[in-house]
Amino acid sequence: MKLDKDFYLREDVVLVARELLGKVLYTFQDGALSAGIITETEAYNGIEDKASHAYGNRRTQRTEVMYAAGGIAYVYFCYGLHHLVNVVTGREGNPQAVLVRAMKPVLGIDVMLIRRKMQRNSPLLSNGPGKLSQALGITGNFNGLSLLGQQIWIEAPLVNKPFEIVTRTRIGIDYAEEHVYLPYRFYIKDEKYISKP
DNA sequence: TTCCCGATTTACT
DNA sequence: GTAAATCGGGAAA
Repeated sequence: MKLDKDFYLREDVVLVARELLGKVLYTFQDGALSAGIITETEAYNGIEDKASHAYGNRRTQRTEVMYAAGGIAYVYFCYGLHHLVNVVTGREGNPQAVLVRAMKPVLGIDVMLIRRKMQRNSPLLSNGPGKLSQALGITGNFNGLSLLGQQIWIEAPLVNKPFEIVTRTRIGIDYAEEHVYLPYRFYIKDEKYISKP
């Protein structure tokens, strides 16, 4: 069952970031289905978060997607090399988003290996935001797509394994001044597919 | 139009 | 541990 619109429309992006852990992110791309369990997320708290692209209510062509109502993907090109995928949350006008930083592959591992040019499955397949997007075939074309559609979506797992959540500061946001220290990064304890434990 | 630099990854030393 | 790869967004001019 896909997560419904109400899951994403909530205003508490930190709560949504925590609840996305353990959920399953799917894509249908290149005629292939692939999916992984979300193991690591980061919350970006809209206009008041100095680490957020929408800090200070910045509205540009790129950030406009974040201002839409929750339940769509925000995919952006970083360092001229990588695509990073976010889950937009909150009501229209509130530009909150959750960065999906890592996943444990569960479906379509063969096609993920081809996309990543790897021989065998290992955490290197998807233990980082750029790697995860590459593994799932996510490109800029996914920007703005509904998470209730046929190309990218999120489901609750069939069987729920209990897990502990580790809370840390976010990564790669040294420009965010005092907001560098906000406890907005979450990952599943003892999970191998984590970007930087 | 110019300039700086980034929510990263990978290959080296 | 350090550095290169690589290009578009955003602010300033």
